[in-house]
Amino acid sequence: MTSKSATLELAVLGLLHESPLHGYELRKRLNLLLGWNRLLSYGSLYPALKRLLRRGMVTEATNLDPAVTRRQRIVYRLTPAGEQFFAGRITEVGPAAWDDEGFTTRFAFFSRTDADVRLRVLEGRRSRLQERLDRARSSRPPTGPVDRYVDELRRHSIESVERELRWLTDLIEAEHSAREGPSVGHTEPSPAPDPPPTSPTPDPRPTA
Amino acid sequence: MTSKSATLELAVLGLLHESPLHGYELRKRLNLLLGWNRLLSYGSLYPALKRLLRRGMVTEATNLDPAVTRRQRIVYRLTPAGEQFFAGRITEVGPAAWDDEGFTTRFAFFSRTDADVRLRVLEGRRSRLQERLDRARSSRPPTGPVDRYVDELRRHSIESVERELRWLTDLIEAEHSAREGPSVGHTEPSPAPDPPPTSPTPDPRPTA
DNA sequence: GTTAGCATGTAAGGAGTTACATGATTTT
DNA sequence: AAAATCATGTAACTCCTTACATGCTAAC
Repeated sequence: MTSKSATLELAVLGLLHESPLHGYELRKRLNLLLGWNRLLSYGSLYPALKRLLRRGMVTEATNLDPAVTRRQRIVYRLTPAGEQFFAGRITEVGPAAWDDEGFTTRFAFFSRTDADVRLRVLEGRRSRLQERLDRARSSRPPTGPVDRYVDELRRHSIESVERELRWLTDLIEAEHSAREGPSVGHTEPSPAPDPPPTSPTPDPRPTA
Repeated sequence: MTSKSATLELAVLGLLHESPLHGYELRKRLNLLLGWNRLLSYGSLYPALKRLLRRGMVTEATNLDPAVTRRQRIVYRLTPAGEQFFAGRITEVGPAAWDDEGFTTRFAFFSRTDADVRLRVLEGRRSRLQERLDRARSSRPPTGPVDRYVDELRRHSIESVERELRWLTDLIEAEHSAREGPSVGHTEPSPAPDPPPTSPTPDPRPTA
């Protein structure tokens, strides 16, 4: 259930949602869209496509459009089943949506996600990062003298997380105001006392 | 060779270099030291320890020190072979040393690395990130209107890379000056102090 | 023509995660 | 006593990466 690497498949379906594509092109777009550390290899993309095919999420069709190119390719197209599956997954709120890759993928397709799901994903991600920050901050090595480089690493990674937290907070705020005040000028006096500095942060509930 | 996941083993050896440890403790320290996205699971740590044991890099010893705790644990200790192996790996400069995990691990043990190796690792990492940045910058989706969220994601990840690039550049500069001027005043007249425009790849020039 | 890039795969091998199992010790 | 946390594993499953293999087409 919720295998972690459904991420790749989810991203593939998401891209195919916009238009049918062939593997080679798909790979390029995935590498851009998700800024994964390493480039996606064919050795993982093609098998993934085959898996999706077997499950009826996509259909294969050899290119029959010499008007555009004479080059032969296998074009993948999203099926209704695939569309439905995608919609379900993208809507799911849970751990899979908050880890690095999962979150990025969800975020990339936010335009097709309901506002409340967006908010829960953003908040879930935020609390996940907050935990990471708290853990990092509380790391005081009992061993005497601190290593210069270890310390530098620590500092930098703490700052990185803090930066991402600010980003998320801004996004969440933007989502809130977009929801309440698309027609600015009369809205209620903002009952939002929210962002408490450090918190265990209430998590939206895990996967169903 | 140079299997990519030698990273975990390398980190384990590095920690054991400081003092013998048992698995449970090792896991905690690894989770702090390397800020990996996910917490390291026992399911990968213990097998890794067994592998190292089989290869003679470490020795196992049941705790015999009731003075400290009555709790039974299996303490791992670095062998000379392990020490040698570690020294070799940490010195290796190459792709494995500049991807996300590999770099972090190398960096964490920089105190025990020669200055010139440090420099090459830092520079290798920098050019790797520069490539990533260039790729990200040149991503102009041919499809008409840009998606708001995709765009936001792109912006944020570009800025993240730029930030890390600046960090690396500062570190490299610091390494240079530490090398030339710890005892300022007498050695060679310091030929050409030109840190900025010197790199394998186009220079990190954030915020074009 | 020859090179470079497009395009699609497969096989071997290694690794990590989750979930499952168990039991001691310390704290409440 | 119960609960929490320390402590060590194993098994199934899935997946990814690397390296290998092939062939077409566009450009030089």
